[in-house]
Amino acid sequence: MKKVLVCDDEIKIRETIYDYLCAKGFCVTLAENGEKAVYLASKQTFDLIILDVLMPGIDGFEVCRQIRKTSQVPVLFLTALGEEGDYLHGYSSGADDYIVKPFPLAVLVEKCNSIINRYSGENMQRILSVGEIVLNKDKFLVTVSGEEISLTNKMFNLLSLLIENQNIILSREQILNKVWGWDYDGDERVVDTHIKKLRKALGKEASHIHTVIGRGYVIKE
Amino acid sequence: MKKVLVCDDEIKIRETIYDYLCAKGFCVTLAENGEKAVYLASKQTFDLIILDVLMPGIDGFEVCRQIRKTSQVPVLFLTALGEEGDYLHGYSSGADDYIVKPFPLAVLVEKCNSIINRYSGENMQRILSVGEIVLNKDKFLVTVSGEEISLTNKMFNLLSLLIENQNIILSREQILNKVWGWDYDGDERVVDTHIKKLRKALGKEASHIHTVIGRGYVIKE
DNA sequence: CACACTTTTGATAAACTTAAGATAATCCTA
DNA sequence: TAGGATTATCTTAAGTTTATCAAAAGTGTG
Repeated sequence: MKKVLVCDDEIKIRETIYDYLCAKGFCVTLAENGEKAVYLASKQTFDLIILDVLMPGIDGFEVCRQIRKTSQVPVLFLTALGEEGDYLHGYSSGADDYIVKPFPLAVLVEKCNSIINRYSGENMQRILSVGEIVLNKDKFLVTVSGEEISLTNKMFNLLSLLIENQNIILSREQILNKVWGWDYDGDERVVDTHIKKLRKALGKEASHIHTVIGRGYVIKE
Repeated sequence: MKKVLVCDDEIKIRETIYDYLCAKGFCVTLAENGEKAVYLASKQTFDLIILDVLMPGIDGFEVCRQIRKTSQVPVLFLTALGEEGDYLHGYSSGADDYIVKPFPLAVLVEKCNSIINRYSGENMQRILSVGEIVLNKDKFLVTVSGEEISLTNKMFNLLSLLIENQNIILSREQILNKVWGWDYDGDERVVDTHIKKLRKALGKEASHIHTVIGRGYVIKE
């Protein structure tokens, strides 16, 4: 259950977002002004903070700056049309995003999910897993249903990459860049071959690896 | 190489801008009046359009309005002191900007670059929606009323294009250019077929896609 | 209302992608 | 550097997606 802090001065927006995000399975905390948001963010840890940019008192950007002194939590700004410009003038860290009001709630949810996934997947877990597959990056070890399997280097790196980006479709190009290096200039089809071998090695758990025609590969839970 | 269309009735200004922008690596096209600008904008795609506000015949704002019927290209207005007021009265989309004459050419280039950067590629919204349709460009995922639907590549790109240009009528030619690439030389009717499949895939939400006889297709909220 | 024109539809053919197997090249280590 | 393991390339076959075509349905105009 992901914890989200929502800060907006308008009660109607606050409550709408509250209801909708709760319904979608988030654990939501509300703040009606910037000070409260900064306070709450200092006391608890959230997976995501949603800030209205335009608020009386300290505005969203300032709240973000305050929070950033103690945390790298991703921030989603709610902006009015035309304010994106300011956003782009560098208040943001790479983790942040914005959404222009008015927005459909479904888009808000989609954004929350993708931001949270993006920046929780990246936190350098050393032991990763999907289904019955467990991958230990320190020991260079992979087990399937508890049974150790042996993978070659490339296969191991490929599997790591897929699992680190689970649910995200990776193109052959992206895979080539990360696993083979940017300077690789051979046939793109190497990836296919390695996927094939990986599938074979994973046995029944291979079903987690999906090929998406025209786009690449994904691994899913 | 970024393509810029410059429209100003004064030959001196036109040529000065032409020389300078060319020297700075832009690909510049000139128009000496509003009609020509509208015509050119309808025939080619530009990364940026620079319009003098005050021109004999149709003025810059009107040119912008015309162009906006078929494109979301960012517009930079050249205004005289005092005209900004009009600009601020809402002729602009979020993409636009203005610059007050006289201006140093270096400032013009700065503006051009920042506008083009801001509105190209990476800063585009990655999650789009129309009605109950939500499209996630990162995950290549489309949901209709929360239900995930599966689209082929072409269908996905077509839907993206439509939604990115919502409320703008796209001709088959424009669609072909963006989705199939400028070098596609097959039957124009492919578009129809793909629209058909898209409609089928979208179910009830297909009603957002309108066909405009003799013109093309639009998606509307 | 009829005509000319545009779009939709469904069927079918063509083009493209991927999987798999086999083989060649490369890398690594003893 | 020989030998085994790993990695890359190639070919073919199967499966999807995309393009084309022609008939049917729809639209707008005089």
